[in-house]
Parts: sequence; structure tokens; C-alpha cells
Amino acid sequence: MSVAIWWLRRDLRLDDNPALGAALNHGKQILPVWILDPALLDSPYVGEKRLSFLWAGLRALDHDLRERGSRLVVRRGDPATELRRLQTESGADAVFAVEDYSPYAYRRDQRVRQMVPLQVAGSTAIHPPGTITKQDGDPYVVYSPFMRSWKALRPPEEEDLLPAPDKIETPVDVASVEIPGKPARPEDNPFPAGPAAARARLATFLEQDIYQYDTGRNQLDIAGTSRLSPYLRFGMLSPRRAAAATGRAWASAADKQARKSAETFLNELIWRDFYIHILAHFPHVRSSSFRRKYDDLAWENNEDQFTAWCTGETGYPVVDAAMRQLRAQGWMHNRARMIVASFLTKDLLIDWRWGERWFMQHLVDGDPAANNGGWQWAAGTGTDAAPYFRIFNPVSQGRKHDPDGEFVRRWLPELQAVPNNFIHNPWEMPADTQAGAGCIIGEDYPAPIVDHREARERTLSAYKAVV
DNA sequence: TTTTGAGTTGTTCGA
DNA sequence: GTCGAACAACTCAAA
Repeated sequence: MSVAIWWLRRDLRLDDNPALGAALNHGKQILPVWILDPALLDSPYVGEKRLSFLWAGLRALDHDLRERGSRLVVRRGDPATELRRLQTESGADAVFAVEDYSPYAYRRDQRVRQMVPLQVAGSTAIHPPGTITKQDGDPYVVYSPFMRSWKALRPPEEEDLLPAPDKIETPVDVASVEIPGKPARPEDNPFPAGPAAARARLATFLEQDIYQYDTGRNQLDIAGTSRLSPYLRFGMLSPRRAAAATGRAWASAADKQARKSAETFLNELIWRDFYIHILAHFPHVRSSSFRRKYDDLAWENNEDQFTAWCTGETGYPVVDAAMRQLRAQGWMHNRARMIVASFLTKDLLIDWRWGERWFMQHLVDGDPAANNGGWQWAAGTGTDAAPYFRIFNPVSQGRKHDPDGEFVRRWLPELQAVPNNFIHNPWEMPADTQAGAGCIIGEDYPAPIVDHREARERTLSAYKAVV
């Protein structure tokens, strides 16, 4: 009787799982395995919120497996060594996994291949790296032509998706350790983990928000974004399912505006693929600027200002509200990510890598490819980056995307009674208005740590100096 | 090889 | 208040 190991990494689901599908085709029995890899768990790019989401996701998956007569085997140690042991213990003759492309994942899988017969099946991307290239075979480094090329391929449709198997037969006598962490109370977590929760979130998004996404996604004060990123991060949702569902929404959109919104959301999924491809083809972006000349940029890197940014005490309400939400919930609105990233790199002139690391430590959805791409875009150091003179003004961004200050007040209670016309620039309140609002600048809420106009000029010179 | 058109998300200034 | 231009040149992708 042949046994196949299904090694889970970023594909925590039973439906539309190409590695599970390949394992089922290969073997009569399947051994689903998660390996607690110390090299990842001890990384400075990992944070507690993402880990507890992962543990909850593993519990949910184990539950789904048990309903089908199987279970999740969890081991701790070096993946190559553990897989070799598991192979001996179970008599498996093949290991299947969904391909993953970060530089670490690539090196790890190379080592694993020397120990066990590892076969990759499917991808964390909708269209995997290598499938979308320029006519000369080189990878794209500009989004728009990449996107056009992506759309020229046949998109995944719901009929293409693999169904979850009804039964999975699993060898009984293989040792497992406990899934770490405690079962979280649902009210503690803004993102309930697991494939069922992921599918529910997708269904909710498809009911309405996707048809208003074009405008709704930019409003900080409403929940207009998909909030699917944590699920896509761990593969609790199949990215192909997300794309297929978006295609269906596009086809059934009621009007032009709704169709445009579905299209805009599809573009976000394509951005996700784009940055997966960039990291796979240009692994140096993990530690350097995509455009090397920006490694010479004269960052200020003031540690006190970095701390103020991290803790949400810069004196710019929209920045501080977003940073406090990040620490509290492990999530931030996409628009807010751009605002705080622009502020860190362009107003404080702090190295984008510091921000990238902080995001990875706190985001539930923290993903090496997307996070790196987003930071390099904001810093102007990346592929297809924002021009360096595009510097967000935190006051006008606040007014535009949080006009009534609802988002700001939710996270900065000290600004509760500040009138709307000062909610994004409270330091300009006259003394009696400050007293009336119970918000003395410099006491109840910090004065701005930099003057935006001066900071902007300083940054323009620093970027111009890079040749 | 050369040429051409284009390039996510913004801000500021002056008419 | 609104509008268009400037911001800066460079690189990419394809014809």
C-alpha cells in the first residue's frame, strides 16, 4: 500500500489543493504534515499575531481532516530531517507540496530534495513564476504589461477547482506533537482562522463590497476592502478560487461601475502574483533595493522618530491611528499602509527596511513578497515604483480618505472631542479650542515630530542626490 | 537596431 | 474653488 506525504506550507485547505490532489493520485494513504521550523519561528520577521492566526488555522485544518478520517501530523525541527524521519516511519515514497518562492523557501526545498523525493504541485500564485514573461523570455518588471499578459492567459474558473476529498486515509502510528498556542476566543481575533472562515469572508465580500470596491477600498472609515489577505497568506483560501469568483462577479455585475470595481479587485490579485514573481526572479529585493542605486540613499534613521512611528505618536492623526490599529489588531487598511509607509520613508527619511520588518512583526497577513513590494513601491526604490517626488501629505490624505475623522477617533480617543476641521491637523487648534476639546497638544496628544513641508524638501534633495 | 508610447494609488503652485 | 502644468528624467516593452 503506497503512502504519500502531503507537506503543508502555505496551503492550509482541503479544497482546490494541488499538492493534496497530487498526493491522492499517487498514494492510497496520505500523511498530512506540518513542520514547525525553528529557522522560521525564530526569525525577526515573525510576530505573535500571525503565529496565533497560523495555530488557529492548523487547528481548523486538523478538524476538517478528522471529519474525513484523517488528522494533521505536526513535528518540530529541520524540515529535511523531519521529512526523512516521517518517510521512514510511514513508509511513504513521495512528498508533495505546493511551490513557494521566497529565498528561504527556495533554499529549504533544495535541501529537502536531497533527503526525500519532493515534488511540487501547484503554486501560491494564480499564475506561477515562469508562466508570464516578456517575448524574449525575461520576467516583467513593470506592472501594467505584466497585468495585460496575465489577463491574456485563460483565467481560472470554478469548474477548474479541485473539490475537497470526502475521505482521506492516513497511517495511524505516526507520532505528532501538539499544535502550539491555545484555542483563541473568536472575539479576540478580527480574523477567524481556517478555510471555512476564509470561504465565508469571500462570500460576504462577493455579496456587495466587490461591486463598490473601486471607491470603497480607499475609505478608511468603512470596511470596503476584501480583508482576504490573511487567508491568502496561508492558503486558507485558494488564490485560484478568489480569481474565479472575481471573474464570476465581473460577469454578473449590474452596471459599468460595478464591473469596473470587480476589475479593480482582480488587479489587486494580479499585483499579488506580480510581487510573487518579482521576489522569485529577483531575490536580492529581500535585503536591497530593486534599483541598487537607492542603496546609497542618505537615510536619517533617527531611532526616536522610528519609535514614535511604531507606537503611533508622530502627532499626525491618520498615521498614528493606523499604527495603533496595527499593534492592536495586526491589520491595516491598504490606503493606511501607503500613508504610513510614505511617512516613514519620505517624512522621517527612515530606511524602508525598518518599516518592512515592523510590518512583518505585526501583520497577520505579513507576506514576504507583497510586503516587500509594497514598501519598495512606497519608498520609490522598487520595480515600477512611485516617482520619488510623489510624497503623501498626511493631512490631505486624512481629509480625503477619512473626511469626518471617524477612523482617527476610533483609534485615538484623546482626539474624541476635537472638531472635524482640526481632526487631521490638531496642532493648529487655537488654545481655547484645545482646552474646549480636552486635548492640549504636547500633553494629551503629541505635537508633530516633523514639519511636513520641511521634511518634504529634505527628502526631495536626498533622493535627487542619488545618481 | 531604433523608435515610440507609457508608466497604480500625489502634491503644489499659479493662473 | 478649479484647473493644468510641473515635478525629472529614465527605463521598460513592444512594434
